[in-house]
Amino acid sequence: MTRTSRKHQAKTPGQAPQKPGTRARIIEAADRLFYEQGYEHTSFADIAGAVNLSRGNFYYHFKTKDEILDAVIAHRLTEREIWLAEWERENDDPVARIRRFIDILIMNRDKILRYGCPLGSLSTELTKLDHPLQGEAGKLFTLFRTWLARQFALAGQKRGADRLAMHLLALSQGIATLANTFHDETFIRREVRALYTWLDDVTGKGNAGA
Amino acid sequence: MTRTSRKHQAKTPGQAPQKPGTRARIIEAADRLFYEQGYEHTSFADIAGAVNLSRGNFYYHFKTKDEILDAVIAHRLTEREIWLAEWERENDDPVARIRRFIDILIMNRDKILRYGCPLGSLSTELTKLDHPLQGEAGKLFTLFRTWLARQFALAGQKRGADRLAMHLLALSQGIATLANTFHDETFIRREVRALYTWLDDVTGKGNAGA
DNA sequence: TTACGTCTAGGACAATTGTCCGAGAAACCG
DNA sequence: CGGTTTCTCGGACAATTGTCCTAGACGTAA
Repeated sequence: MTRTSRKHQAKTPGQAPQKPGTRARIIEAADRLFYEQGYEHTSFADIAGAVNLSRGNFYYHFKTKDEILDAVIAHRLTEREIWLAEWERENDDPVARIRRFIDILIMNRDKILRYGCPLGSLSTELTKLDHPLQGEAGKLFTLFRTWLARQFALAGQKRGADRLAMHLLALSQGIATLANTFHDETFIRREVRALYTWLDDVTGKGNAGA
Repeated sequence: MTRTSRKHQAKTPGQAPQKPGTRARIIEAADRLFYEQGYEHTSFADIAGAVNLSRGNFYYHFKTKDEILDAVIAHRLTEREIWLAEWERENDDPVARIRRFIDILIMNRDKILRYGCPLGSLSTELTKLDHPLQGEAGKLFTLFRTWLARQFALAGQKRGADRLAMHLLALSQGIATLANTFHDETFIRREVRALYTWLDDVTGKGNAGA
């Protein structure tokens, strides 16, 4: 992950980040706007307006737009890592953990209906822009991929763990995209139910599949 | 579908479209560029350059960028309608027809790896732009949705025809997105094989499921 | 107070955007 | 041939873009 270094960082090292609020507020606003409007379609002025800053001041915190994107991706990564850690702490059963992943579709259904999947839409956009941070955005998927594969392995599916993880990722991704296109919440709920049964099937609930 | 009217159309009605080549070439170039680079990221200058026209001349054929997009979507629609008609003509078996749909993932794998799904990425982008032609782009999905549902119904799955169609659409969509993100052709082939067996299962090959 | 590092505002800058015009070439028809 | 429509060119236009600079406000420490 490329580090988004603060501009005038560490003149006096070991010191707490000065004015810690502003930078975080910028990243959060950019995160939301990139999701809702897309990366390219979101301008410096949009973000500056969202946090009530002048465009000029903006440059003090981030020199380029790519730098903001990099920070946003890093922010999303740590956020998701926290989710995964929580799910592991809350549940010992790997199947229950995977169910928590599936539940994202339900919990975020309103935003999904309006803006689609935050990971997929960003990755797709960066691909089309041929943007150098494509790989960074891909790490968001890799994070879930390896975590899901680990859970599948714990559930006894050592052999096809990564295969199952990718399948689940793909289907979730497609569900979000189609739900967004058709603005159909019922579709999400139906597919989530189907995913639950699929999960029980492949993890061998009742017929010991390892 | 909103009609993309030619500018100086039908001064003398019933006459063949003047200079039929240019307009079609513009639409084809825009179609390709919108797929490869995205709609917003493709400029008038890009399209004009691709067909060796001056930007000024461009305005003669299309007054706004949205007009081009509308024409491109209409073009994609008729193109896909032709596909579907061909698949129906080539095969009497609805299951074999559905397999032809799945085969798109294989036949277009190179472009999918590089640019993702043309339908999904466009629909997602227009959503984020809050573009008035979102609905038009959605018709591309609707076209496949109703056609697939009809084939599933013909295959004996009257009850869950639309459900199966949507599921297949979603999975195809997700496969394209993830294959694009990870640039993984093996993943496409593996998921297509899985789709083949799924198709046989749900259409009751060997165990009469109606 | 003075001095300094941190933060901010406002605007300049070149480049690109979508849009639009007017002059003229090319093609067709009488 | 002349006349009219169809098409093309080059450039103008205002607006917006990402980027960057400078002057100054704010706070803290000596």
